[in-house]
Amino acid sequence: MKPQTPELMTILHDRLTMAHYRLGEKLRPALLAEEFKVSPNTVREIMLRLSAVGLLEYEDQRGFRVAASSDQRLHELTEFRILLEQQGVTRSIANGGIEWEAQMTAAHHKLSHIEARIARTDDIPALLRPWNAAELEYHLSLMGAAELPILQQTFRNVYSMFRQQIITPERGYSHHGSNVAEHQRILEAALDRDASACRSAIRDHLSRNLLANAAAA
Amino acid sequence: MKPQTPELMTILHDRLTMAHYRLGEKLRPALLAEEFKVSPNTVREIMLRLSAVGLLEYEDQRGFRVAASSDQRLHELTEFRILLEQQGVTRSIANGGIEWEAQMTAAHHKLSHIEARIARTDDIPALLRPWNAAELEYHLSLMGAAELPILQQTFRNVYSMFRQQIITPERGYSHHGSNVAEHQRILEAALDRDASACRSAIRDHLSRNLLANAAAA
DNA sequence: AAGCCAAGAAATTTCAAAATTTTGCGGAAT
DNA sequence: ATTCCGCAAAATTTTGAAATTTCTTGGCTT
Repeated sequence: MKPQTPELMTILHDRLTMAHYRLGEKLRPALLAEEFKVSPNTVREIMLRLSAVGLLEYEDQRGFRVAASSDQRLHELTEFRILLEQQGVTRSIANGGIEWEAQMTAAHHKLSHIEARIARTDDIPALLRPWNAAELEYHLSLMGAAELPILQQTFRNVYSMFRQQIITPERGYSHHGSNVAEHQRILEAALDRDASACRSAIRDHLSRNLLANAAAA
Repeated sequence: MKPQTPELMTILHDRLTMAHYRLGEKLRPALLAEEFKVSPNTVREIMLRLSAVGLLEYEDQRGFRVAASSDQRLHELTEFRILLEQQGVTRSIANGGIEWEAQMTAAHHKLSHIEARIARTDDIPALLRPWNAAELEYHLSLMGAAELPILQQTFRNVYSMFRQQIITPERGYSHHGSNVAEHQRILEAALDRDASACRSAIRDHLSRNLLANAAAA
């Protein structure tokens, strides 16, 4: 029997960020253990790790719960995303070379492709996984030349929590036709090495998730 | 028998951030389990959580290791600390009121007290715990009015990793006489609501840990 | 009827051992 | 002398159940 934890970790992470469970729902290790034919402790171990990165809430002696839904939490996650992405792209513009531009362009190309497919389908959930991967890769590529791995790692975590909040049936899976144009605008500003324009484009892209649509930063 | 995990978690967290183990040292759950009279699994559970926040390195099927020491890692952690603190204090200056100023002043007062004691003693390790707590509280108070809890939580993690790198006998526990004046300068700039001066003071305070003492940001 | 307590049920935490994998070492072959 | 193989020892992962705590329910008191 091979180590099944990494695999199960991925499955749970995907479920938590792709609308498999309702926000605030209680999750019992014993039930998942039965579903996956492993011991409850193996699941518990994974869930403790997922709670350490913010996808699950954990309270001593009373188990696990999917992070609750609230406009306030989404607002905070969005603000922090904006902060990290703006700083990341600003540093990339300062440090990045041709290699950075190439990776960014490639990631944008892939993202455009999957976004076009999503616009044409009725079954968004089926495309959630590749979409999620492509958008994360694109946003990571923006800060790919910042030479600050810990910034990227932090962004991964924040991005996961953000997606968990916004990828829900109620919010229409956060699909907006304007996404394509906004991603395009961010890319162009980055390639132009216009840090200021890039920061504005990033804020505009995410601002629809803010509570009171605030001004620039 | 009462839940001993939270307590043990604190002990290990303290050890990892206060020079109890050498950086890069291998840690075996079974040994710690014997030391604390608990089961190996209980320790393993805790260590997996600590590795999720960056204090331990974990590799599948080959156990745990204290994060390795390197000037490069310290550089990155410092850069990220500067980024987070500058953004946090800038937002606090914009949002903060009298309550923020009071908390900041109180935290600085406590920090000054403990730093004065440290300057007088030969046995720095004995004061590590209160010093650690006071400095963390002070730096957190700077971003206390940013209204972005996730920024503070992220800072806690980064601060822990930073301390883990720098609080070592080899580095003299990072005790510098100039710390007092630097903390003072940051506080005054914050109270003056001078965001630009505050950002400079923060960078100057931390810049000795950067690889090539870079310019302002 | 509302509140409180106790007893049973359910869920969580801890444990110790079994199963698996990695590591270390000695001997054979090149 | 060096490399490669395989066996033994050590370490890690998984398990399933025992111990503990929290939650629920029914009955009793006010």
